[in-house]
Amino acid sequence: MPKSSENTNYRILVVDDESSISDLISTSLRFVGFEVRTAATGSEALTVAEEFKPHAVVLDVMLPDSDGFEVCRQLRSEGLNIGVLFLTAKDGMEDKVAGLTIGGDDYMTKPFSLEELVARLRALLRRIGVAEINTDDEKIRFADLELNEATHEVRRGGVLIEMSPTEFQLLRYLLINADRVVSKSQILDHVWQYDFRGDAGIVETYISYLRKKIDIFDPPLIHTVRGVGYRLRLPAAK
Amino acid sequence: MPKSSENTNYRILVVDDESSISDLISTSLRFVGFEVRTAATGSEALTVAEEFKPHAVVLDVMLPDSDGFEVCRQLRSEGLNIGVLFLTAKDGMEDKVAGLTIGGDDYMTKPFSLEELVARLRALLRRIGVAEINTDDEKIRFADLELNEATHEVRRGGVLIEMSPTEFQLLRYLLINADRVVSKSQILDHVWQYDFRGDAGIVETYISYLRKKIDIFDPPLIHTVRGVGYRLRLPAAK
DNA sequence: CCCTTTTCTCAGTCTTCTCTCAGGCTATGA
DNA sequence: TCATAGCCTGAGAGAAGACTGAGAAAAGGG
Repeated sequence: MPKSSENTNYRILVVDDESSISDLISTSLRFVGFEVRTAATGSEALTVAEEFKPHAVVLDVMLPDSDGFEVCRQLRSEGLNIGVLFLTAKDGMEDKVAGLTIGGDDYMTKPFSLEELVARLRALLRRIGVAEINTDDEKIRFADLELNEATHEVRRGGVLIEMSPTEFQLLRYLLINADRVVSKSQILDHVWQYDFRGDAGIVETYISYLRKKIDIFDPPLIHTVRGVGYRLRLPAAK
Repeated sequence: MPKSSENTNYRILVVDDESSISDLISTSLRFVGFEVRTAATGSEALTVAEEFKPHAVVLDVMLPDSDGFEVCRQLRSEGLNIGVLFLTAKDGMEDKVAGLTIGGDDYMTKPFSLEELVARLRALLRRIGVAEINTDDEKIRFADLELNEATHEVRRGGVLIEMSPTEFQLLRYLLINADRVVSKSQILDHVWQYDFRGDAGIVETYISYLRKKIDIFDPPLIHTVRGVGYRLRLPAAK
């Protein structure tokens, strides 16, 4: 089920001292096909990195022994072409991070959605030129539906469709899993922030929003699989 | 996003004893496609240069073992046609530097914005005739908007528009990334000085300034992508 | 040193988005 | 055919994000 072929052979190092977070992330990354190692401290990160030679690092800014920037600098000083995705709590710190993430790097504030983490990581790998992931100019297509990551545009049959941020992410998740059934809880886990504690009913609401935007055209692409979840598919594939 | 093809094959030597700075610069330069080496001292710089044969050097004026001018003189005495971009702290020194930069050389005071560093380096390479970068006469165009790097002029539909330095850089960054969404933090990283610790809200303010200057004309070109960032685009692309 | 320009912060206002809830609808299996 | 669980969708409150004007602080130029 994971689209392993795409990301296989890309090694990601996840550095976070909260095991709940690093477990969450590494499970998610493995699921989409990355090879993952974890580290809980800065020094451990450096040790692991030396041997593991990751293509990218997901790095918490706050570590017990040193801060993420120091770790980042040391990783870079080894001359490795490593991309870094910083994680930071939502406090004043984010500004500092913003100033320090340059080049192909990126950062996200906790809590984040796993879907976005993966999307950003892919974008990062693409940027630093390590990966030829998605050589097709950052567009995801299904039938006459097209989602462009770079411009954030969604079109159906060439017609531009406006989307809110959550709608966009939900649609991207459906597109990535085109033709496969995804459950509401899967969607919730991937599209919503990981600390979302609300009802899964919100997924229904957003599916409804999406349908009103992209399935007013024929044929409808979003199909309900009762008792299981949703599936993007062409009527022909019935 | 990296416009790598443009700068590939140009070798840049970065000389600074603060590793945080040289990391910042080298990451940034690699990102836009230069080949980069670093050195922390004057003597190391000479050693590396001999073997690396850089087209240009980014050179801190204050080095632990000697000053930048001395290094510069020795580099030149090798008979190499090397461009030098001096870096200097913001003190009285800048006047001295100004007097000593001759020929195609240039200088910048710390802290600077990475966007400007890259722009100046490109201009320098162009001047010393090493590079045929941007053969297109140093103008960036989008729709009826035109930004001239050489003269620092901006025109929309032929009408000259006055810009403050920050406005100019912001517009250039948007133009370079025309049609793609750039986030506020990306903008902050590239357009503002690397030690800026303020709020990302300043980007909104400057976007507002820009709109009042260039988007009073029709059609508006600067578009907000809520929750993500900004994007330069034509309504035709709708 | 003064005056002008530019940069940056802040707060008020507005817009859009998120999320909850409740009532109605539909498929399914007894 | 009916009961029921699952799903759909409209309405609305509140939150979040974005825009802009005003003004303080800093930088630059004469």
